[in-house]
Amino acid sequence: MNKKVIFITGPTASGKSAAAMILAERIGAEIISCDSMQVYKGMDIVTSKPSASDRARVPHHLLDIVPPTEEYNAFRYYEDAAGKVEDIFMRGKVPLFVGGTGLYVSAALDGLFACAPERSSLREEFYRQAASPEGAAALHARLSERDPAAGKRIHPNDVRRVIRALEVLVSTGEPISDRQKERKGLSELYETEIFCLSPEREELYRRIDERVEAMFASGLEKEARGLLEMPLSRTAAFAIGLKELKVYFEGRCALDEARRLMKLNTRHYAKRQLTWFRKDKRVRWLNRPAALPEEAAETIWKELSR
RNA sequence: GCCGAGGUAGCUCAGUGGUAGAGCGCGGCCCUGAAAAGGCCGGCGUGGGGGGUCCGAUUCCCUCCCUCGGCA
Repeated sequence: MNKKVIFITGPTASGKSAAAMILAERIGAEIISCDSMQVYKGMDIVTSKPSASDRARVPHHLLDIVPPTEEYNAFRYYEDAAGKVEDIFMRGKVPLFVGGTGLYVSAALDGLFACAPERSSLREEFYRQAASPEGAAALHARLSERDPAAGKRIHPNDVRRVIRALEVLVSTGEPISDRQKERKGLSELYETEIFCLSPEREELYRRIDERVEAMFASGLEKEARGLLEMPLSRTAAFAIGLKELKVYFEGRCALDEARRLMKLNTRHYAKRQLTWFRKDKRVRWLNRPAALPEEAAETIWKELSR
């Protein structure tokens, strides 16, 4: 049989992990997390990281690989993930990617262009310019002039992307639009199967609310206090749950307000995840209730053995 | 029961004699080294019910219902 790499993705709280556990045990897979926040050590409750017992039953990779004081990003993920796949095949197991970070899924699947690492000095300079509306507009104009394709594609208000494109342009001398064509990911090396869990919207939102409540019940505040005492990296500090509780800890909002915002921000996030996966025509949709992971695992199993 | 304030979008509320907006929510979309981030687009409405004035009423008048506050 051809070497197959399997992906189980979907919005947060859609039941990915539970379905993945069942499938992994059934087919002898090892799980590679595809989550931009679960890479951080100590961020366990906020990220709903797989439990110790799940991790004892099935090997999990790319969890707890950096301290939350360190920056992690899509390119690091791309490199880390590729290595894991090799190892797992070497052991005669099946690599099973599980997670909902869209960019990381696509980085693993289709790759990212190399050779244009982030240049912080350049970036800072651009951000300084972008601080004023005229400055931001000027940056976009500058991009459009030298890389019309990128200028057209990237909205002037999307400062972050305007700057990344300029950074690539200035540091490599080539437009990001050209560079972006050079991608090489797992889909070119192996057969890949992508499944996306998608419960009814109403159920999903209800589960998100429940998940937030469950986090508080299992000690979220304590974990968050501990984490926020550290000099968190920019990336880790953006975790939903940390940013809202930080405001509460600083006395700038009530606990209920923080809790409400966590639920709201998570819903928005889930919605964006769905949009991301919808545009990938390779994904196979599983519109199953999240509460029935066995059913989802069963369906995936059947699809795989066809 | 009387007096006062008010009933407009899912919520909070603007506004106008020419069939209505804002914020939030909600929905859709974009995304290539911050991605749980960042950005774009969309009003989704029997204007509490009924009647009247008017060419025309959400707006003015009458009446009823409901909510809130005060007095009994």
